[in-house]
Amino acid sequence: MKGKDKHTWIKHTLTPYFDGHLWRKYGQKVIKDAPHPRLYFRCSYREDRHCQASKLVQQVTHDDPPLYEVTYMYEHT
DNA sequence: AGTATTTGACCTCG
DNA sequence: CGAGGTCAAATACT
Repeated sequence: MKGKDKHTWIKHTLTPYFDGHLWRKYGQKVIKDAPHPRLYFRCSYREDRHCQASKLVQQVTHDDPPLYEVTYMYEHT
Protein backbone atom coordinates (compact mmCIF):
# COMPACT_ATOMS: atom_id res chain seq x y z
CA MET A 1 0.00 0.00 0.00
CA LYS A 2 2.11 2.76 -1.09
CA GLY A 3 -0.45 4.51 -2.54
CA LYS A 4 -0.48 6.82 -5.22
CA ASP A 5 -2.71 4.61 -7.34
CA LYS A 6 -5.20 7.32 -8.13
CA HIS A 7 -6.47 5.34 -11.10
CA THR A 8 -6.82 2.05 -9.22
CA TRP A 9 -9.22 1.06 -6.51
CA ILE A 10 -10.46 -2.19 -4.94
CA LYS A 11 -14.04 -3.28 -4.66
CA HIS A 12 -15.59 -6.48 -3.33
CA THR A 13 -18.53 -7.88 -5.22
CA LEU A 14 -20.37 -11.17 -5.62
CA THR A 15 -20.90 -10.63 -9.36
CA PRO A 16 -17.70 -9.36 -10.97
CA TYR A 17 -19.14 -10.08 -14.43
CA PHE A 18 -22.06 -7.67 -13.98
CA ASP A 19 -20.79 -4.38 -12.67
CA GLY A 20 -22.26 -2.05 -15.26
CA HIS A 21 -20.11 -2.77 -18.35
CA LEU A 22 -19.04 -5.64 -20.55
CA TRP A 23 -15.61 -7.14 -20.11
CA ARG A 24 -13.46 -9.35 -22.25
CA LYS A 25 -11.22 -11.80 -20.42
CA TYR A 26 -7.68 -11.66 -21.79
CA GLY A 27 -5.72 -13.78 -19.35
CA GLN A 28 -5.54 -15.88 -16.22
CA LYS A 29 -2.53 -16.29 -13.91
CA VAL A 30 -1.97 -17.91 -10.57
CA ILE A 31 -0.35 -15.49 -8.17
CA LYS A 32 2.31 -16.82 -5.85
CA ASP A 33 0.98 -16.94 -2.31
CA ALA A 34 -2.61 -16.60 -3.51
CA PRO A 35 -5.02 -19.52 -2.95
CA HIS A 36 -6.90 -18.76 -6.15
CA PRO A 37 -6.07 -17.62 -9.69
CA ARG A 38 -6.39 -14.06 -10.89
CA LEU A 39 -8.43 -13.26 -14.00
CA TYR A 40 -7.57 -10.34 -16.28
CA PHE A 41 -10.44 -8.46 -17.88
CA ARG A 42 -10.54 -5.49 -20.20
CA CYS A 43 -13.39 -3.28 -21.44
CA SER A 44 -14.99 -4.87 -24.54
CA TYR A 45 -15.46 -1.43 -26.10
CA ARG A 46 -11.86 -0.35 -25.72
CA GLU A 47 -11.44 -0.19 -29.49
CA ASP A 48 -14.81 1.47 -30.08
CA ARG A 49 -14.94 4.05 -27.28
CA HIS A 50 -11.28 4.30 -26.28
CA CYS A 51 -12.41 3.10 -22.89
CA GLN A 52 -9.05 2.40 -21.31
CA ALA A 53 -10.71 0.88 -18.28
CA SER A 54 -9.31 -2.49 -17.22
CA LYS A 55 -10.17 -4.80 -14.37
CA LEU A 56 -8.60 -7.58 -12.33
CA VAL A 57 -10.76 -10.20 -10.66
CA GLN A 58 -9.27 -12.17 -7.83
CA GLN A 59 -11.31 -14.80 -6.08
CA VAL A 60 -10.88 -14.40 -2.36
CA THR A 61 -13.26 -17.04 -0.98
CA HIS A 62 -15.39 -19.79 -2.44
CA ASP A 63 -17.61 -20.12 0.54
CA ASP A 64 -21.44 -19.53 0.67
CA PRO A 65 -21.39 -16.21 -0.44
CA PRO A 66 -18.42 -16.32 -2.83
CA LEU A 67 -16.41 -13.14 -2.54
CA TYR A 68 -14.35 -11.64 -5.33
CA GLU A 69 -11.86 -8.85 -4.96
CA VAL A 70 -12.06 -6.69 -8.07
CA THR A 71 -9.36 -4.13 -8.82
CA TYR A 72 -10.42 -1.43 -11.29
CA MET A 73 -7.95 0.67 -13.25
CA TYR A 74 -8.88 3.96 -14.93
CA GLU A 75 -12.46 5.10 -15.46
CA HIS A 76 -14.97 4.30 -18.20
CA THR A 77 -15.46 6.85 -20.96
C1' DA B 1 -18.44 -15.91 -40.48
C1' DG B 2 -17.57 -13.40 -36.52
C1' DT B 3 -16.66 -12.82 -31.88
C1' DA B 4 -15.54 -14.34 -27.32
C1' DT B 5 -13.07 -17.44 -24.72
C1' DT B 6 -9.03 -20.47 -23.44
C1' DT B 7 -4.15 -21.74 -22.64
C1' DG B 8 0.67 -20.87 -23.42
C1' DA B 9 4.57 -18.23 -24.24
C1' DC B 10 6.90 -14.01 -24.14
C1' DC B 11 7.85 -9.51 -22.26
C1' DT B 12 8.40 -6.11 -18.62
C1' DC B 13 9.04 -4.44 -14.15
C1' DG B 14 10.69 -4.77 -9.28
C1' DC C 1 15.82 -13.69 -11.44
C1' DG C 2 10.96 -14.03 -10.33
C1' DA C 3 6.46 -12.84 -10.62
C1' DG C 4 3.14 -10.41 -12.88
C1' DG C 5 1.18 -8.75 -16.98
C1' DT C 6 0.07 -8.72 -21.86
C1' DC C 7 -0.55 -10.57 -26.41
C1' DA C 8 -1.22 -14.21 -29.76
C1' DA C 9 -3.20 -18.26 -31.84
C1' DA C 10 -6.63 -21.83 -31.67
C1' DT C 11 -11.16 -23.43 -30.53
C1' DA C 12 -15.98 -23.20 -29.47
C1' DC C 13 -20.31 -21.09 -29.70
C1' DT C 14 -23.71 -18.08 -31.79
